[in-house]
Amino acid sequence: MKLTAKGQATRQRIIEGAAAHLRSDDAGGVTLDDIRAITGTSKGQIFHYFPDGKEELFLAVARFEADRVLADQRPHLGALTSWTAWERWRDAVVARYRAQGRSCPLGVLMNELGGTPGAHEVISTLLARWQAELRRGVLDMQEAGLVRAGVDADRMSAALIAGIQGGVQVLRSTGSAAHLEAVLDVLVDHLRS
Amino acid sequence: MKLTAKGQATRQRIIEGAAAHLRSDDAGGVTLDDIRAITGTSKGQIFHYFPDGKEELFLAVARFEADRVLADQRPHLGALTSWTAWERWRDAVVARYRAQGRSCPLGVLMNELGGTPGAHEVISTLLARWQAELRRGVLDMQEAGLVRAGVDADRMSAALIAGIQGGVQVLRSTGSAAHLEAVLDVLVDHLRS
DNA sequence: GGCTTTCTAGACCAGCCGGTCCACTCCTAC
DNA sequence: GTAGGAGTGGACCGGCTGGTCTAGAAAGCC
Repeated sequence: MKLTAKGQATRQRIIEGAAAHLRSDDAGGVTLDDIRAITGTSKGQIFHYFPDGKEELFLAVARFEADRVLADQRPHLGALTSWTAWERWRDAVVARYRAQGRSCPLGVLMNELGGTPGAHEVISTLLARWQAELRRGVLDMQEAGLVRAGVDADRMSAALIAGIQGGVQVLRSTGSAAHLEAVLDVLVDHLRS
Repeated sequence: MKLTAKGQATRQRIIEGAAAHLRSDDAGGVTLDDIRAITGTSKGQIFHYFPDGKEELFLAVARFEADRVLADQRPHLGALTSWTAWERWRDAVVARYRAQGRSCPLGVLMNELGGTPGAHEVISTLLARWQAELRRGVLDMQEAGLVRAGVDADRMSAALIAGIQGGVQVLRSTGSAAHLEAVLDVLVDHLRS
């Protein structure tokens, strides 16, 4: 399929409009017609730009949102080379998800996409990239002598990923970021000890 | 509504049948008709025992499943008074969720129930009870002098809850229990240090 | 300027699914 | 045994939703 500049713009508008809607509170059970209305497009356009329909569109939105997750942690995530950097990063993560509140675009997308392989792939890729950056951070701290060498960077970064995911999930259920803060604090403390 | 013994049995059969189906692999997008077929009942019965329909039924199933979550951690969860008890508990949690694999009954139910207040309440209650038992365990260890007094039992138990939730979520996405094991190991290590 | 391709629009369709309704059976109390 | 309520069965309905199709407007290309 060839896309003119105009076409590109429309396609992008659909993705970003859908993403924006998912970030709103009442995102449960999004329908193609919702997206159509929000983005000011027509059924024809949606299927023109996403021939495989819902799944293809939602997958595109998921990728878009996944990129945002990491982008929102910049620049801290990329340079975890001091304790202040770690603190800043921790605060950025907490702030991001606190702002997001109970809504969770990627969560909704995963529901909607069910267990399609593509969906798992998007999440897996995101988690892998995220963890790799955290791992790099742990290693950097070790090389700088700020973290004792006995710490297993792989295990530590995996624990951080799990902790964040769980903290966010609890935040979605209870509306409180206490768990997210607790797990990050404990894990960073552990790193520090 | 009056329920005879037979009625009770049928109602329970519906709940347990639905729960069993949710524990299977292809549980995404469960429909009342699925449950009707699996439990060998009729539309009439479902609405007879759950007048509010889907939401009421799924909420009942969610409560049933939530109880199972804690039950599956017995007896360890109730007596975390030694390091071996903690290890056993950790192993029980990992084993339970590893066996559960990618499917997650409560997760599916939460999807289906959307953000209804009842759904959040079930999850919140489960997490609160779970965390209270872990907190008790930490305190017991401190009273026995096995954990240093400086550890904040509230924060530690919150971190464990978040870690488990996240580990399970990653397990659902990637199929690997590595993150769950990592976060539990790191957190228990931290407790031990 | 005319031909082709892309872009936009919205009517329309078919299947699914939660929920209603009524008819029938079975149990129990008196 | 009979009346009334509980239990059971399944036809039926209405709305929603993903997806199709046709057809016209706009834009690129020579």
